[in-house]
Amino acid sequence: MGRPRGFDEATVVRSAAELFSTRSYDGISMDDLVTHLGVHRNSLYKTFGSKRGLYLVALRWSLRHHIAPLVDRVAAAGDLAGALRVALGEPATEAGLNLLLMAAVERAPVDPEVADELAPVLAAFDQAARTAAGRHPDRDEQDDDGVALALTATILGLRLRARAGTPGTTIDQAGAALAHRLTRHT
Amino acid sequence: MGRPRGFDEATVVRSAAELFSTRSYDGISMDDLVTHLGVHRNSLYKTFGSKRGLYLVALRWSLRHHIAPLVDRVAAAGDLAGALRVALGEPATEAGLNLLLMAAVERAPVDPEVADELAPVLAAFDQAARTAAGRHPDRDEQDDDGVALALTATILGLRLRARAGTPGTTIDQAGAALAHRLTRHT
DNA sequence: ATTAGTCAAGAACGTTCGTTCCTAAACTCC
DNA sequence: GGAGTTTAGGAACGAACGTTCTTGACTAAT
Repeated sequence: MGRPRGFDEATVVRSAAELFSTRSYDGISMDDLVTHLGVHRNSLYKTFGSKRGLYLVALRWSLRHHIAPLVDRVAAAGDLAGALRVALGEPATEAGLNLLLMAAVERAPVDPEVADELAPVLAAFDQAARTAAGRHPDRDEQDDDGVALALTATILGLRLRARAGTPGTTIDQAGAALAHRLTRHT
Repeated sequence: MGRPRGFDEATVVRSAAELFSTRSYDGISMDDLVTHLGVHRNSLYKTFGSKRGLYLVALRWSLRHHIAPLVDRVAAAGDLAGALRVALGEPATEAGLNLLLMAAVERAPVDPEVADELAPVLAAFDQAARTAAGRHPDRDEQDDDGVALALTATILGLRLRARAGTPGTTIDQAGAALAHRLTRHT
């Protein structure tokens, strides 16, 4: 009963995640959200409670629909070089990684709930990289774990470089070279 | 002539850089700066023009006094493993790297002047990593450049992980393992 | 001693922020 | 076809933002 809502909640969440991936949390106003999402203020507050509530929902959506599949593809990559190619190759995941980047840098330190959302995702990232790396009996196990952690860091770092303005060709070069090197020595 | 100023400009800039390294640009208000720096509003505006002006001066100060020396130590490290240890080992540079991190992620995309400040610094970082890696005649030159780029990305990525809440021991493990691996294959 | 110039202190400015209130419209159920 | 309920729309709220203005304190040169 009651008037039916004139918007699709899933669509709104997806659009919000996209918007939050372009600028910082504080850099996006409620007016921006209202304008960009085409949904009125009142509806947003009714549905998500607050700006932070909408942000958290959008973040969780992005982690689930963008990052989680990426993690799966990394795990299935076979080797570290493939994992790197998978993580950096797909432009569709750029928005998800950007949102993850900003959540980690500027939100997690001041919002414990954001930190709690990120921790398992980053751990899963590490685990996936670990899986992609495979076991090598002649190598120290801790060593492999550490390299997997470093791979996650490298993916995020390269994405950060791209966001900071480093040309895409340079990023691609770094990714390709690292993949090449990792492959040769694995 | 005139009343002498009751604060040291260099000290203020250093304190501002430290404060800006803890939270996002928008997350720090002018009141926060006035309180933390112990300098009055009017003096800050007289000296730096605006909040953004103070931020830019603080950013440049940090790049020059924290990042530039770090880049030099990376270049002098001798090999990639040493470069990684140098970059992650010193807690004194954490503030500088955090500020660099947030500047790259959230300011550079919306403030061209910040992007212009960061670009040469990141390029210098790459160059230093390139120097630390050294030349290996049996290896492709582009390959070495790419690995140097990746090292910069890894340093930033690991620093990001630390900021997002990943335990320090985990970060250290990743750094040590990567250093170990790089050393063995270099 | 007076004057001119700079700085400190704090009130106050107009805007913008996130949020809430109020009313009209649109639907289901009885 | 009212009654009841939920949404849409827009105005309006207090608070906080970056910035400016006004006043009084202080110092150096005249």
